[in-house]
Amino acid sequence: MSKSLTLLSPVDTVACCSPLSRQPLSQQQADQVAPLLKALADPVRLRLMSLVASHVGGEACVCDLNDAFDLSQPTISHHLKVLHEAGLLDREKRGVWVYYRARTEALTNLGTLIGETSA
Amino acid sequence: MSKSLTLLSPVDTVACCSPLSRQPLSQQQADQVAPLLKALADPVRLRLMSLVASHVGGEACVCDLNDAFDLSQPTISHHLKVLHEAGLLDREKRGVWVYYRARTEALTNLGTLIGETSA
DNA sequence: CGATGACATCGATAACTGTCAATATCGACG
DNA sequence: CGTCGATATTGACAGTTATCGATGTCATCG
Repeated sequence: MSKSLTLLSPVDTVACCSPLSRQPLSQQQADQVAPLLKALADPVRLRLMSLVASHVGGEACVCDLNDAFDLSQPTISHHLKVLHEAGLLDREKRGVWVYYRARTEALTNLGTLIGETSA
Repeated sequence: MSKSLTLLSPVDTVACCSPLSRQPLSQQQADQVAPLLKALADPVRLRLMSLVASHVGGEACVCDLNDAFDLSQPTISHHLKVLHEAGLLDREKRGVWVYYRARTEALTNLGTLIGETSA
């Protein structure tokens, strides 16, 4: 049984917070949102996220992602795992290859939480 | 009312990136954006940012911020410094008190970069 | 001037993070 | 079955970070 992370991931709880500038975030809310930002707060992971999210079909193969960086394969695998465990990337194994898919609604929610100022 | 930090801060360069999901972020872009996210990627700093941004007048006194946390004064001062150096908070000393003001346009740009999916 | 109070800086420490080489896992294929 | 190629995991190491107590700075007030 592949552990597909059906547990509560941080990403599930972000949608319920009003924007930063609207009212003070509670400690609980902050504790939920911070891991998501932490997962994104790395140049390599930002590029990985962007590569996957902007890729045709909304998904990308690890084999392609590895080539985009001057880093070792385990390092890329580690960063993908971080993004996956934060709930920002979905993981699917097809044959020998593994495909990651961006959870765009997670990005949308995060963007709204951070950037929205009026509603 | 001297403007501290008129130097280039990371926040100045975020507006020029198209959203994550639009096209792959370049390494340079990622290197510019990541520090901003890193500054926000901490529960205490998220709450600080939210407290200041949502405060009446758009600014808040350190004396008020300290009381909102169960942390030492140097620790809060440290987190405020991180947010300030990232370009997310402006700092102004008035008499004995120091006021921090949120750079809402920075938050808006960040939010757009992360969350925008269509344009 | 000396005291007080608000905030910043310093120095230390424990915990966390990014990276790699080595190794494991696991499908596909002959 | 045995090999190969694609990813993941492990273990180790260097660099970073969150936190605190102690101390410094600086404006205000008596």
